Amino acid sequence: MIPRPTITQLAAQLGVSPSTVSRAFTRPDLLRTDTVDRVLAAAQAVGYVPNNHARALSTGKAGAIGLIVPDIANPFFPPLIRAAQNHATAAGLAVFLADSDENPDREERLIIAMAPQVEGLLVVSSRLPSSRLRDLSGRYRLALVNRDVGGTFRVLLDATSAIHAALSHLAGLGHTRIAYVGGPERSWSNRQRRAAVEKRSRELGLHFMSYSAGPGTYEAAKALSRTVVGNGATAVIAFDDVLAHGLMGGFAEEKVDVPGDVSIIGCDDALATTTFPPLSTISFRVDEAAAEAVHALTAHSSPGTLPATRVAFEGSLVLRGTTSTPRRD
Amino acid sequence: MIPRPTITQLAAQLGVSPSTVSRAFTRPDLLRTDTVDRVLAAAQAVGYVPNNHARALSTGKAGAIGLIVPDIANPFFPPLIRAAQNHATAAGLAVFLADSDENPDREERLIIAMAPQVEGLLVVSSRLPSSRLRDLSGRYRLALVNRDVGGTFRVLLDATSAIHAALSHLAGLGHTRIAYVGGPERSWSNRQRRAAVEKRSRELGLHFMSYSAGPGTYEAAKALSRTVVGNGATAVIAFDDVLAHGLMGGFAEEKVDVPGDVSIIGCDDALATTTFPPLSTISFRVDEAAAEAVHALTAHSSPGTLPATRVAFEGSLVLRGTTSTPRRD
DNA sequence: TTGAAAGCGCTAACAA
DNA sequence: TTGTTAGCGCTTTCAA
Repeated sequence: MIPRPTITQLAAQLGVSPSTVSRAFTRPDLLRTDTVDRVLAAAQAVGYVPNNHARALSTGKAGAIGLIVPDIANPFFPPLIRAAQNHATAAGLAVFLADSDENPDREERLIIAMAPQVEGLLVVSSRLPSSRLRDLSGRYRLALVNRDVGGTFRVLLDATSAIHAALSHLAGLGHTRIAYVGGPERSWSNRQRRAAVEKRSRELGLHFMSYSAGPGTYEAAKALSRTVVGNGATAVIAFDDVLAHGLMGGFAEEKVDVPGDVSIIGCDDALATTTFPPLSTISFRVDEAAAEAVHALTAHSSPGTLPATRVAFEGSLVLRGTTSTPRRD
Repeated sequence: MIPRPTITQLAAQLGVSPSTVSRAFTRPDLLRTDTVDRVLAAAQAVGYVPNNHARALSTGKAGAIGLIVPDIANPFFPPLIRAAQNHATAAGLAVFLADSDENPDREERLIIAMAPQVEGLLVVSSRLPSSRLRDLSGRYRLALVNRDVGGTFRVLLDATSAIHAALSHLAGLGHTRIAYVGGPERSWSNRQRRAAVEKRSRELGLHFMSYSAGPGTYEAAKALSRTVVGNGATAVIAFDDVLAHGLMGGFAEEKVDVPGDVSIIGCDDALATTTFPPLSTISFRVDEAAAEAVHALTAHSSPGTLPATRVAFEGSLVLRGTTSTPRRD
C-alpha cells in the first residue's frame, strides 16, 4: 500500500500553499484556471486523493449517508438500494448500508451508531414502533421510506389505489371470495395493504379473508396455500411478490392451477416475469422514491432534522398471467 | 438534531482530562474501573458518541471496510453481503457497499475512490482483467472473492469437485448429452465452471455443448431454453441458479417437462426451494468464505497489502427435484 | 488570486 | 492512574 500523499506534500512539491491545493478541489472558482490545472495535474500524477476523514472533521460534513433495510435478501430492496446508491453518488456521497435483520432493537442500535457518522439516514421499511421512530426522527436526520409516521420526513409507496384497481379487476372477472396473505406484522406496508384490501372488498361486496405468513418468507406463504384455497378463496392478494411466489409454489405442488383455480396478485414487482405463469403484481416507482429521500437528505437547506413531510407515490396494477375468471363450481 | 457533545466537553463536565475520557472508550484497562464507569455513565447521560472521523484521522484506521459486488440484485450476493456485514460488525467495523453494475471501469473507479477511506476492500466476483486486479492489489489492501489471480489475496468458491459429482450423477442416470449454460464472460466462476463441466464430460465420455446467456440474466437464459433442448441436450448445468431458473421458465412455457424431458442443475443455491420442482444445485459455504475474507482484512498483523494467498472452499452437490433419468427416444 | 494560521475531535507519546 | 501536548489532513477565515 503506497503511502498516500497529503495536501501539504503536494503543496510543497508545487511550491504553493496547502490552501491553494485545497481550493483547487473545493473552490476552483477562487483560483486562476491555470493554477487549478497545475494542481490537478500534479495531484493526478502523484495519485493524491483527498482524505475524507480529515475533510469531514474539518467541515462537519460526513460525505456519506446511511441506508438501513430490514432484509437485504428480499428482492424488493436491492433495486431500492441501487437507486439510493446512484443518487447519492451523483450528489458526491458514499453510502453505508446496514441490514437490521428484521430486528427492531438492532435497527435502533444501527440508527444510533450510524447517525453521527453520516449526513443523514435512509430508513427503509422500519420495524420500529412509531413512537420510537418519531423520537429518533427528532434527534437525527432521518428520511423514512415506507413508514407513515406523523411529524417525520417520509416517502411512501402507496398501494391503495392499485389495490382498488386490483379488486375491481378481480370483481369484474367474477371473483367473490378474496384472501389477503400478509407479511411481517411490523411492516407498515403490510398493515396498509391489508386494510386497503379489506376496505375495498367490503365496498365491492366481496367476501374478505385475512391470513398472515408470519415472517413473510416464501416458505411461510407456501405453507399457507392449502388453507387459503381450502377456505374457498378464488383470488388472493399477497403482501409482496415473495409471498405470492410462495403461494404459487404451494399451489403447484397441490396441483391447484394458477390462474385456472385461483388468481394471484402480488406486490412490489420484484420478480419481473420470472414466475410461471408470470405474476400479476403492483409496481412502484422505487427509483423515484429513493431519489426523493436521498434528495431530502442531501439538500443542505436545513442542517438539522428534516421537516415533517409526507410524500406518497402511487403504485400501479400490472396484469400479467396470474388472474382469470374463477372456476365455476 | 441535537449538537453532539465532544470529548473535551464531556471531560470538562466531569473534571477530568480529555485523554481520560478517550481511554475510557479505547483503553479502559489503563484506568481505574470506577473512573471508567463514571465516564461511561456520563457519556451515556449526555449522549456522547465518539466522532469516527476524528478518530480515523488521529489513528489512521478508518473503522470501516468496503465491499464491492457486480450486481446486488443477483440473489447470490445478499447472503454474502450479510455475512460480511456481520463479521465486520463483530470486528467493530462498518461496511461501505458499492455495486459496480457489472461495469469494469466503474469497478476500478470504485476501488480507487473507496480504498483510501477504508481499512480494506472486499472485491467480490470482480469483472476486471487479471492484470488490473494484480496491479490494484499491489497498491491497495484488497481481498478478492471468487477471482483467482496469482499474487493476490483471494478466497474462492470452487465448484470443480461438485461439478464432477453432478456429472457423475447425471451419467449414472443415463444422460449422455450435457449442456453448460454460461453467465457473464468476465466472471471467473463462469469460466471455471464451464471448464470443469467440459473437462469432466470428456472424461466421462459425454457429449458436451456450451452456451452463453450473455448478460447472465433470467431472460437471457429463458431465451436459450429452446435451443438447448433443440440440440438434443437431456441435461443442463447452468452457471448459476438464476440461469437455471430462467431455463426452467422457458421449458415451462414450451411444455418441456423438468426433469422428465430435461434435467437441470444450478449453482450457488441462491433460490433455496422456491422453484417448482425444487432446483438441484451446488451449494457453497458463503458465510465461511466471507468470514475468511473479512478476517484477512481486519487482522492487523500486516498494515499494508495482503499477502498472496489462495483459500478455496469446495461446493457440494444438493439434489432436489430437477434431475432424473432421460426420456428414451 | 494566494498565503498564514487556527481549529475540527480525537489519540498517543511523554510526563507526572 | 491520570494529565499535557502535539499532531492527524483538511478547510476556512483573515490578511496580503
